[in-house]
Amino acid sequence: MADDVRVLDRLLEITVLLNKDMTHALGEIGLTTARTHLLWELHRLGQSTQQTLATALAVSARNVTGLVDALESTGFVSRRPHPSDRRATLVGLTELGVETMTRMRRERDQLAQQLVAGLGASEVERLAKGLDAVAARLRDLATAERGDQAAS
Amino acid sequence: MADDVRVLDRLLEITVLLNKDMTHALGEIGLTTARTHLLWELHRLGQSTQQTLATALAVSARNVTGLVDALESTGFVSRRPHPSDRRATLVGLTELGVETMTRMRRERDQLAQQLVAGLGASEVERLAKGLDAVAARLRDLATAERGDQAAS
DNA sequence: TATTGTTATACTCTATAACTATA
DNA sequence: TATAGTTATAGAGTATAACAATA
Repeated sequence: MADDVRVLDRLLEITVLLNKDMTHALGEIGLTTARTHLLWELHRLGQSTQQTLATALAVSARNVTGLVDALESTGFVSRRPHPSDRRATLVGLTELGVETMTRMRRERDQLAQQLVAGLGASEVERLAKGLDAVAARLRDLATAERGDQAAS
Repeated sequence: MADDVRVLDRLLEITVLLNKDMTHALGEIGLTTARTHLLWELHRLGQSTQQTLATALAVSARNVTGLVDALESTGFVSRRPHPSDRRATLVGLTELGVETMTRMRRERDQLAQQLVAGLGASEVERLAKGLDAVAARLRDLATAERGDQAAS
């Protein structure tokens, strides 16, 4: 098999395996990937309106309502009225939410180490650079597609 | 950022971008990732029972019924009775199904080339090897998890 | 008039359980 | 008794459209 196809094949395999690993781990603490994605953004952005979250997640406002409903009822986030805009709602991490994010960051670092266990430091660096290049190409392709769409 | 975390971060980003790219492309020909996954397996295995497909996709029998229903009504696969086991159904690619798979294989090869455009041949080879190692580690982790489960 | 979030509705993927027809 | 596939039911993620409250 040609090396370029091998790269894509491995990436697709890793996609599936990573997804399974994470879904499994999250299931044990009552989270799903979509909800966790929202938690990460909230952790990154700090307290935010649902609109902001919808934009950050590139997802519909309705979708955010559902995710926040679920996360609120399981105690990871809380809603409070926006102080100056009475249309808006501010969503923030609860204590449980913050703890969970802290633990997940640690687990992410652990997984990151495990993934490259057995590779030397210089190999890891090369791998990171290779993946940077691939990610950049993919971003370009996405941009080009959006351009096509706009033109049509 | 440490290189190991950089590797994981890039992999996660690539996962998302690849998924978007493929979902978008598939949407234009009336397919979804789940249905396409089934088509790939069918292409690989040849005509198969739904049981076989359920096992190959690691998914419930009910799920396969739904996917085959959808693919049949859109003309990508057809069902016919199993010649010797009257309980079973054989699913096969239609002409459209075969054409689609042929085209998709070509597009996959094209995408594979684009992803590593700008990298030299030896870099691509190194990248492939690095990803081989990462995929192997992930497979190990999945196996270890299954072992834990069995033990608990 | 535009924006925020919700209700209403719908589609896809997924699962388990019960059931039918066959082995 | 076990297996292949279906019907029934349910939950999660996603989308669009209509609507109420507010800007």
